[in-house]
This record gives sequence, C-alpha cells and structure tokens, in this order.
Amino acid sequence: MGTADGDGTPAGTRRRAARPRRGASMADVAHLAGVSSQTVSRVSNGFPGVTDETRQQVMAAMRELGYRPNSAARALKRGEFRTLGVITFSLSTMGNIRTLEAIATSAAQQGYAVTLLPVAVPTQDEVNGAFSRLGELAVDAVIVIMEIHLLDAATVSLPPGVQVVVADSDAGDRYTVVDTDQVGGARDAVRHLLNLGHDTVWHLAGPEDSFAAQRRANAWHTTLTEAGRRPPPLVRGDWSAESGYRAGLRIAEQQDCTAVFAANDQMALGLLRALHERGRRVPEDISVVGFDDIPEAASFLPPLTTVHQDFPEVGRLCVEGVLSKIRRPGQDPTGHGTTLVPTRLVLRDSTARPRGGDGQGARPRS
Amino acid sequence: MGTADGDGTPAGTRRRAARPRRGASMADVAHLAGVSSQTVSRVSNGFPGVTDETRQQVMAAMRELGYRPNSAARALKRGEFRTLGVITFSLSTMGNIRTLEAIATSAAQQGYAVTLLPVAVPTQDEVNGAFSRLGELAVDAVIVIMEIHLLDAATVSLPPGVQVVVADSDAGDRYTVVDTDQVGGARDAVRHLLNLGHDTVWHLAGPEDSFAAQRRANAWHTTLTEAGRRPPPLVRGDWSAESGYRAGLRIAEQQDCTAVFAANDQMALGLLRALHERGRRVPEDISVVGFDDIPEAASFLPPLTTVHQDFPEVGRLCVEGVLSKIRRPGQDPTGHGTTLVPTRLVLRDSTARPRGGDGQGARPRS
DNA sequence: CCAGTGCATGTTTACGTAAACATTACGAGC
DNA sequence: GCTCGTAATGTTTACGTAAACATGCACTGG
Repeated sequence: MGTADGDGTPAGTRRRAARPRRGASMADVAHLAGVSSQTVSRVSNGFPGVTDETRQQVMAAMRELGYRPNSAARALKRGEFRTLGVITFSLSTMGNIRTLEAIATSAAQQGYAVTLLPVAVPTQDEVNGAFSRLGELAVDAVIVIMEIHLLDAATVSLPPGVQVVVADSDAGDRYTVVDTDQVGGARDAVRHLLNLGHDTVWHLAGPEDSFAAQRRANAWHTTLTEAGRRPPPLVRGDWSAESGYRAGLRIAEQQDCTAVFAANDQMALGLLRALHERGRRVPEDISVVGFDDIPEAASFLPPLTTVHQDFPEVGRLCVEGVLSKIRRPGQDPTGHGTTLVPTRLVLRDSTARPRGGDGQGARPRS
Repeated sequence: MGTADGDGTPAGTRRRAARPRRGASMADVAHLAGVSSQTVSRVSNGFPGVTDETRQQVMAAMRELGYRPNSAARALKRGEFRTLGVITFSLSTMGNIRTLEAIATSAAQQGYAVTLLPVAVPTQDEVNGAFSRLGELAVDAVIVIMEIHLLDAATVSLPPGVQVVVADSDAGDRYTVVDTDQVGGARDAVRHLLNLGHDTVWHLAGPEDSFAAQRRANAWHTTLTEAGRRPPPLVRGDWSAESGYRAGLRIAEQQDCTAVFAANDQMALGLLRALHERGRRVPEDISVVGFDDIPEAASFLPPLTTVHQDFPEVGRLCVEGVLSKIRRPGQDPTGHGTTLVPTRLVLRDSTARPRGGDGQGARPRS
C-alpha cells in the first residue's frame, strides 16, 4: 500500500469511502515497526521468541495505528470463535434472565463472548430454525435455556461439532443438563409447612408445558403422600402474578386451606393480593411459600418465605460444562446427565403455625 | 480431498481427530455437485446466473454434506459480521432486560445476531476495557445500555468504524441516544396527583448517579414549581424495593404527606409495605404512583398506578438507528441527538383524592 | 577456527468465502 | 457462415491471521 497515488487522492481514502476500513492490519503494523507480520502475530498473541526490544517497537506501532486483531480472520484461522450461543425464549421470566446474566459473566471470565439467539414464538418450527441458523452462526457451543417440551425433535438439525448444554429442562439422557434442584426445593417448602403443623398444603402450580412447574408439582405431591397427607386438588397458574391472583380468589373460598405452596414468587404475589382482598390474613389464616426468591420477595406484604434459587451457579456450571466439552476433543468423560444446583429455603413472614394446629416439630418464628 | 489414502486411514479421519471438523466447505460441496466453488457461492447467496438444474444439484449436495456457510470466512471476506454488540451493566434492572430483549428480537428480524458484553463492575476502567475489547470483537456496531455517568471518558478508545447508539442516557450531543421520555412520564405522574387535589407530591428518587433518576427528579421538581407548589424534600432510594421500604418508613412519619411519586415500581412496592406497616392506607391516606409498569405492578396491594415505559419500542429504535448508521456509509443524516419514546400513565388503585382535598379537576376513579 | 546449537526473525502457505475477471457455449443478426 | 452478445460457469485472487517451515546470526565447545 503506497503513501499516495497518481490521481491526487490520498491512499486509502477511496477504500475508506467505498467501505469504512475496520482498522490497521498486521501488515500495516509490521510495516511501521519494520518487522514481519509474523513477528506482529507473535507479539499479539504473547508468544515467546521475541526480543523485548522488538516487542516494544511492535507494541508502539500497534498503539500508533490503533491496531485491533481482526476477529473474523482469527476465527477463520483458529477454527474457533471464542463465542457461546445462548438460545432462549423471551426473557420474561426472572430465572432465565439471571441465568443468562451469569452465563455472560462466566463466559467473559473465560475469554468467551455470548451471542443471544432469541426464539420469538416457541413453536417447534422456530426452535428448529434457531438450531439450524446456529450452524452458520459464529459460535463454538450452545447453551439452551428452555423449559418447555420443544427440544425433542430439534435434535436432528444440530450442526456437527457444536456442543450443547441445556439449562432448566430434562432430557438428561440426550444432553448435558444443568438445573436447579426443583424437587429438593419443593420438598423443603412443603415439609416446612407440614412441620409448622399444617394438615396439608395446597399447590399453586405453573403452566403444564413447563418442566420446572411439572417437577415442582410432582415433588409437592410426593412429599405430601410420603408424609401420609392427602394432596388437595392442584390449582394451576401460568407464572404471572395475575394468574396467581385469579387462583388466589378460588383458594380463598376453601375454608379448610391453611397453607399454600406457590410455584413461583410472582404467583405468590398475586395470591397474597387475592387473600388480602378476601380478608384471609397471611400468615395468621393462611401460610404462603413461594419459589425463586426474586429480590422483591422480601418486600411483599408480608415478606415472603420462599425457595431461593442459585441462578448464578446454574449459569456458571453451564459455561463450565460447555467449555469442558469444547476443550477435550474426545469423549466427554462427564457424559450426559444432569447436574443439580441446590436450593435454600428463605424464612420470612408469610408462614406460621396454623391457628388450631398442634405445631409439633415447628421451628419458632422470629 | 481424495476418498482414501495410502495408509489405510479414511481421508478426513485424521483431521477430525486432530481438530473436530466444523463441517463441509464450499469446495466439498462443489466437488460433490461437480461444479466450481464459485457456483456454490452463488447458490448459497441466492445470486442469479445459475441454471435451475445446477442450483438443484448444488442444493442436493449441500443437504447431503450438511453444508453450513462458515461465518468467519464470510465475515472476513465481506468485512461485516452481521452482529451487534450490546454493552450493559448487570441485567438486574427490569428496564435493561426488556430493552435488551427488544434489541435481540429486532436485530434478529434484520438478520443480525446480538453479542452481549457484560461489564461486571461499573467503574471507568471496566467501561474503557469493554470498549477496547470491542475492537477485536466480531461486531459491526454497538448499542450501549448504560444509565450512569461513565460514558464520558470512554469515548477515546472507541474503535474506528464502529457505530454507537446509547439507550437510557444523555450525551445526546456526542452519541445518538434513544430513551424513554422520562420528563414527560414524570410530569404526567405529578400532574395526575395534583389534578386529584393533592397540595403537593413527595418524590422517592432513584440513585444519584443514574441519569434516568436525575431526570425524573428534575421533572418532578419543575412540574411542582410550575404549578406553584412547594416541593417537599427529596427522598432518595437506590431502585431496590428494600430501599423503598426504608424510605417509606420515613415518609410515613410525615403527617402532611398525601401523595408520593416513586421513581420506579420496585421502590413503590417497598413504599407500599412500609406505609401498610405504619397504618397509612393507600390510597385513602396516601396516593402512590410508580414508574416502569412492571408486570407485577397490577398485583401490588393495592394495584399500582404507574407510568408505563415502552421498552420494546426503545429497543427497536436502537437497532433501527444503529443499522441506518451502518448502511449509509457517509454522514448520518439524522445526526446525533436524542429520540424520545413516549410513556403512558396507567391508572390503577393506588391513587385517589386526598380526604380533605377539594378535588377540582380530578378524574373519578373506578 | 569451525561445526554445532539455539534463538530471533522472515517466508510460505492455508483457513473458507466471494469479488473480479476469464472462459466457454449457444443463439441471433447480417 | 461468421461475428457478436449474452448467459452460465470456471479461475484467480484477496480478506487478515497464524501454523509450519526456512533463514540467519551469535555464541559454545572441541
């Protein structure tokens, strides 16, 4: 590249006009520093075999030209993008968001970027489309945050060589899965209420097509049955506070109901409002336990006892899992299967002994 | 690439063992289809000048080999990545999340992917670091979702040719900014309370280092002053429900306070709890207005009157703005400046006329 | 004093794609 | 019948990087 040419136009200007130049290349840096581009490459990657003096010269040239490695060329050469893809439905649920955030943070620490692949409408076609677009996406591996049942038929179109880890799902036999210990959390919630002396516990469940909702409901049922209690009819919501409110209006009618386990905090919020409107006091008349421990849960009326999920840990494990798959080229020694992240029951003010209860084994509340 | 070679190892196997092959290249497809790789390229990009018959053959070969274009090579050749970068702090605020989601969706519709660039600790160094890492990131343009004052000194390290649009900030003179009409929203909230007959309106503000909080507070102050009312002392929170609760305990002491405008819904939630605990009824004793209209706001106790923000529109406009910058190579005709997205006051049950108020001009509440 | 050794640096090449240019083939027009 | 034009396809090359290989130079030891 000359410094000027015949038509009076400064060199490079025309190119910049045609297509904005991204920046200086290795060749430019090499030229300025008076070395070969290979030496620039070595400096750029921190490789040995370069004199300190040369290194300084090259770095000075880099600074002067504002050199930044071209990631496309680098990816092409190295065969990897240092980028993880995250497929997710709408970021409307708190859990997905927190998980995503943790994934992005963990990935950044490992030198990986995160590309978001939103699936607008959760239909099978959309999911398949996302998986197939993946093949031409600049991504080394994929983490799927998807709680509903659409993963099955999508397997086929997975491009080869792209590893997958799934958060918040089952399918542990076909994919590596990282998930909150839904069963343990739900069991803790129900046992807490039973220990306080409640005869039984109602359940305000999440939508039918959600794996998480399904497992929380199953665990609720099992725990009650194992304790020799008869499970009341299951009440279903759709995760939203509004659905919790509607369900709550019905639950308030049940005079024998003294304890409710809501499958998430938003529905618990709606439930609290319905109970309040109907004059059922919480926790004096009815105890309520939520799930998730969203930041606002401590400010509900009353502050909500709930099952805390460790989303950052879920995200971290997803990244760890997927990177370990990338890094060992051969068979994955951990194999498929599910990694469970434990939950923690956070006691606040929405649970108490039933008025007429005997309270055997109940922990005193502060 | 032959079908077998001398040592009995099937061709390609050794390569796959050394480094997992990403997939077939154009050359492989071309070989199978019996055409040149250029023809494959034409088919791949939907260019004219290919017989239907040839096109069919090529597509068949693509299917058979599971061919996916290599995006690194494509990006290198074309000089663009078809990817937008989004720089953001922790995704803990609902607004950022909703905006991000809208950005991802809009970008996807335009054929662009979105890469997340989380900035862990919001220090100047971190922001500068994020901007500088950007240069080697596979990104054509950047959208910054950042409400605090750290953008100023970061300008220098912006790599050339990378366009920026900023959401939720000011700096409209140096960057293109898309933002919610904070001033209009706050004014509507305050006027609504004044119209109901309240003498004045207290303000529960967000943190000092937030542009949005600052502008909402300014608009609150201006609106009161313009209406000839004396603004009460400003109460400050940090966006969290917990801080709203603490502030609410203090506000509950003010016997002359009949109306509060909270700078977001989370703080309003904490405020509601504090007022309830102190026996101040909402809306009979004190009216409360929030800001954001988070989904749960309709399920608060009582359902919250609040200022609705159109986050999807903000995200859409960010993408539109940044893509228009990319697409017109020369000067941006829209120039820098700020695009405001209007808000909408959503009336629910947390506001009413003051008990002793005259209520002139007040709209009747349902 | 010269082969040998090791280190700093340069040269060649390939990664996969697509623009630019080159080459065919086939039919229309004179 | 021969040229010209056009459409279909092939060949060359460049994008920026980094691995593999090549060179050259200084110092070491016999």
